[in-house]
Amino acid sequence: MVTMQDVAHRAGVSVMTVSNVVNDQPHVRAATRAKVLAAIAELGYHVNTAARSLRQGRTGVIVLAVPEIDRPYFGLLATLLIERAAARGYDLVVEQTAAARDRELDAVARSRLRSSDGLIMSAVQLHDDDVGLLHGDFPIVILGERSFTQPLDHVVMANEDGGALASRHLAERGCRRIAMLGGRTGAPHDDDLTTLRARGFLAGLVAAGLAADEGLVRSVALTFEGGYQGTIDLLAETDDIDGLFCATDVVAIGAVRALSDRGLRVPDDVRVVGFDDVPIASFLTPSLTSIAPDHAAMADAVIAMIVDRIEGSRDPHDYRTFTGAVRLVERESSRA
Amino acid sequence: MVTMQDVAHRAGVSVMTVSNVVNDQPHVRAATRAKVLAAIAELGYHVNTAARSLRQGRTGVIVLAVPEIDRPYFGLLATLLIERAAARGYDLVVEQTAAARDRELDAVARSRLRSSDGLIMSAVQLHDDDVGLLHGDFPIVILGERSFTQPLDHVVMANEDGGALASRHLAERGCRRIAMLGGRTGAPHDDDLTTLRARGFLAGLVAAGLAADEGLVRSVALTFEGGYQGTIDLLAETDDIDGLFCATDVVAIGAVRALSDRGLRVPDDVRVVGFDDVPIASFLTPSLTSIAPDHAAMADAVIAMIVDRIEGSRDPHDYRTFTGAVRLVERESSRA
DNA sequence: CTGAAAGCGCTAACAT
DNA sequence: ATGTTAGCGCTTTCAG
Repeated sequence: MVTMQDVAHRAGVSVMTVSNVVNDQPHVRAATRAKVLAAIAELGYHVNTAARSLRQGRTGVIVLAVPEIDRPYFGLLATLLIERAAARGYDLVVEQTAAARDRELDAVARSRLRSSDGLIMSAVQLHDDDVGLLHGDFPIVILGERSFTQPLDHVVMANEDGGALASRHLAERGCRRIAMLGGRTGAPHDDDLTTLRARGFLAGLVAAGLAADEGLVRSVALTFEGGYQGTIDLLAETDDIDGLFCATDVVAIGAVRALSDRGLRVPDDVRVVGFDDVPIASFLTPSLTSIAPDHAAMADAVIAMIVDRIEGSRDPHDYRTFTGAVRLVERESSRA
Repeated sequence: MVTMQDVAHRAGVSVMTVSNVVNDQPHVRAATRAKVLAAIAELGYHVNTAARSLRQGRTGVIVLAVPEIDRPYFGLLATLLIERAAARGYDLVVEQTAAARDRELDAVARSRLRSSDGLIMSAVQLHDDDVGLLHGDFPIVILGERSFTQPLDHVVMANEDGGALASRHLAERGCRRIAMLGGRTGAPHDDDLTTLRARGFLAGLVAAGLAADEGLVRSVALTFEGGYQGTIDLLAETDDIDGLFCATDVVAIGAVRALSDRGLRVPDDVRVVGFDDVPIASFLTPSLTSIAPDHAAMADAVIAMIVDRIEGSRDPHDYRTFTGAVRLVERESSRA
């Protein structure tokens, strides 16, 4: 391994001068800098980041903990965050929690995460009580829906608005029996994504003058399979559905497939609206109407929050929540 | 910050004992261990991984450099690799290279990557000449197709076999004018994925007794848009295509959409085969016939190669290539 | 503008 | 079974 010492010897200067060159410090003569850079190139030197981190007490790394990156939404999210983190001089490391509560806790406690400067946590299973663990001096931003009574930096999207947009849109397109897949009712004090989107969905129905039938809101796994099986089950019980709101695009894709397998045409027999507006939505047949969150604004907010926190440019007791706007993008799956 | 010193004081032992407890070393009495663990919990101690890395000369981190994780194939890949790396005691860090050659080179040279124990590189733009940079003592495994004359650890899939499976399958289903999207011809010495799949595709046509028309092999961006536009362009020139092989499922999804926009039915008018067998394939309408690589076996091979290399359990001059098998999964897009 | 010294927190090697 | 010492490679601090 080549060290700064080696470079210093080769260039005939001290280690400090090498360090100054490596870190672009101003007070180095051009000639000296050139000598050092030549020595670095000749020896193939690379700074040892472990040593640098140990000395500086910072790593330049932010961890993003998500349930699985193998989901269109998280892939998109990670892409945006990596780009923005890089712009602020940080590397982003992706950690998978598999949506398990202990893995999420682990993510907070794990040494490697502690060996980063901050944590962006897409927490789907953490409880309010767990959040105590998130406290202390370590910079953490929660991304996504949970009801936390504790003060926290938090970035969410307008889930209720999105749900309401979906049901009102379907009602406007003439639907009268509208179901929701991937929604949860009966947990008034829990504010996870499925509850919030369901709440907005029901409110939208009422606003459109339709009955808010909680029996038509079904909780399913937010996967292709969940959407597929949920639709099959729903159709087995009620055969007169003419509108379907799915809590995520992935669920919607499974649902559309199930509708087609049951001989129902989209949008002619059943109109469908998804949520997330993942890139594939416009290439499906039929293309998928979806609630589009402002991913870019949310990514900006997340990075700004965590970096400002890391760099100490924010009041330690000032916690913020940013809510990303949503809009409805109409495509064929709900068109007249 | 809490250090081992602090824990040692609190527990009334030496730092070495704390270190031994933290690292699960055997020679610690149960009572001592309990005292130490209690002190750790009380103080909220976490090992400083920078210090550990500096001391040990290893980081426990493997970097996976991919063009973009926001693509189904790479998402799937990352998920599998993360799991297997963890099983061998390594964390996997995902780095995006945006499929740019300088970014890929950068990925090799960058200090943070040098601050990992090894690099898994899904290299789409590196040239043979660049590979010199990959050499030296640093453990690197190349994942995916490039023609390298230099000795390297390399994991690929049977791309030519896959291409041949696709064209023979389409021929068996009665297609006579079969095109390929996302293939490249005329670069006999380049062995990237698009060239290999095209080569196999043409060979399969010949094997099936059909003419191998290179004019029907089109190079397109391996994206939804690439597949869409490529199909539109193709149909503008030739209107009698009855079979279409796409170099990736993503391209196929764009292509199916374009066919539908041009009033052609899949599979009735045009049969379509993709490549990668991404999870969404079976939920599309029509579901997508695809060449399915043995992702799991490839992930196993990659991790085994890199970890064995890192841990020095392989001859430094013994470089290997692993080729993952492929099979055809027939679904509606090509069914009779 | 450049250099010398100290020490970040941890663990390998060697005591005891 | 536990303790002592040294030093990993770097940068902060202070001198020149």
